[in-house]
Amino acid sequence: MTAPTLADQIANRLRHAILLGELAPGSSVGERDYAQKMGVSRTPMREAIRILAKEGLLVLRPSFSPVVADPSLKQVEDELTIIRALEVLSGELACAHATEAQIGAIRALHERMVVLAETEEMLQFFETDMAFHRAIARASDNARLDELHGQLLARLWRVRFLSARQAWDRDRVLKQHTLIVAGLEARDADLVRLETDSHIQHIKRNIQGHFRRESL
Amino acid sequence: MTAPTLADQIANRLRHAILLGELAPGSSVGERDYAQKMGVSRTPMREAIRILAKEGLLVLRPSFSPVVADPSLKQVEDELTIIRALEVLSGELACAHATEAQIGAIRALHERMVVLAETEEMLQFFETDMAFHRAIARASDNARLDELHGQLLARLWRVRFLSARQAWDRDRVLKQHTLIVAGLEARDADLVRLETDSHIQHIKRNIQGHFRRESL
DNA sequence: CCTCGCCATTTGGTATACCAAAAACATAGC
DNA sequence: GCTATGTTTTTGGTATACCAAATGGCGAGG
Repeated sequence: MTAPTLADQIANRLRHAILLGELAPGSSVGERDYAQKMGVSRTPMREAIRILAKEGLLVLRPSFSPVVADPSLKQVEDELTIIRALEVLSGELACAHATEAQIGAIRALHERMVVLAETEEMLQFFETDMAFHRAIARASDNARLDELHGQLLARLWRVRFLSARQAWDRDRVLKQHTLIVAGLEARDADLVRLETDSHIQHIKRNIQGHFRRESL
Repeated sequence: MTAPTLADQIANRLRHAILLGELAPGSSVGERDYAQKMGVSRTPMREAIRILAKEGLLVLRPSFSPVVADPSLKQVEDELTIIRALEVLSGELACAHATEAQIGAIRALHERMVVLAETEEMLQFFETDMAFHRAIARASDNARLDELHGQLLARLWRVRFLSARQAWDRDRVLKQHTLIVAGLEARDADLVRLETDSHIQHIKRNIQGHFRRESL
């Protein structure tokens, strides 16, 4: 039973489809439909749906088929507010508890981003960005914080990806990441806190701009 | 389908049993056993187990029956660290966004605690304490924050209940709550942040003491 | 007496059949 | 032509049967 359960596999496939936009927000995901569509029975599909619902990618409504979540700007802002608090906390804790190896890994991810920024590998750049922040959370030596942070990031994956398409933003991201890495290496909690906070604030503004643009 | 599903009902019953200590940490909760024990089939029981697992009250292990969680001191501390960050954030946001009615409700809960402190209604005192903190989170005008905070509190319900049995602690709790209420009414984010932080730190020390006492 | 391996039992995972409620549609009455 | 109502269909919820894997006991062999 070490193999991932069918429900997990399906959840993963569905998650990918949702994040990549193959399943548009608002699409309904009926148990029967998708169970057949993916060649499994309703039981694991049902479980997969519950998993994604808990993650916030699907919303369940009584008497209706589950629907791909379509978060409002306020919801995204609220979530980012929480992420900001958790990342600031992660940074502080990482300054105190991170091993040198962990900080090295963070720096490595940062340097990978610098390289990727030159190319047109948008997706890889973005995923490395996510990995960078995940690595900081992991270095907090607080497993639950890491887990929670991952959940929140996952939920915002798509909207962040869409809003991060502006290439002009990359320089700012890299500059801020540089400062965060420097802060971690110097174990300077104040610097990390400050830069992390500002970093997320900028992301929030970016997303606000994305929503504004989208609602034309 | 407005009625709560069987799975939810069972999850609630199990949750109660766990929090009240009727199901000792470490007890195994087999699907078949408990499905029969509670007079339902495996399907809703299975779902209930997943729900409680997501909440952290049960832990799932491949090839084994689920088991009632038995968090280590470090895990509890880690969780409290997160709760502290979220409650501080809640307090700040509440200062900015809470309606007068919400602050009134918070004060009312506080005053109810003052009354209950005189009696021996330990459980009610404790539940009002939880409600007090939940109310602040609700006043943050950030639904997701409220939800997350509730989840984290729920997970620590039992250990906090056990560690809060010391009556000598009530005065300190009430005093700190008084300051927090004052801070909210004055919309003084700094005061709220400070007192909330200190409040949770004290709770953490209490729990540390509880663990020390327990491990005799 | 100890150890290694096999088998039975128990576990969770999956498929499927059935049910009740609610939504959608069509039809009849106004 | 519109509304109200009854029927049909689709939905999720539940029960149950079956499967494969892992555990733990039991027995044979050392």
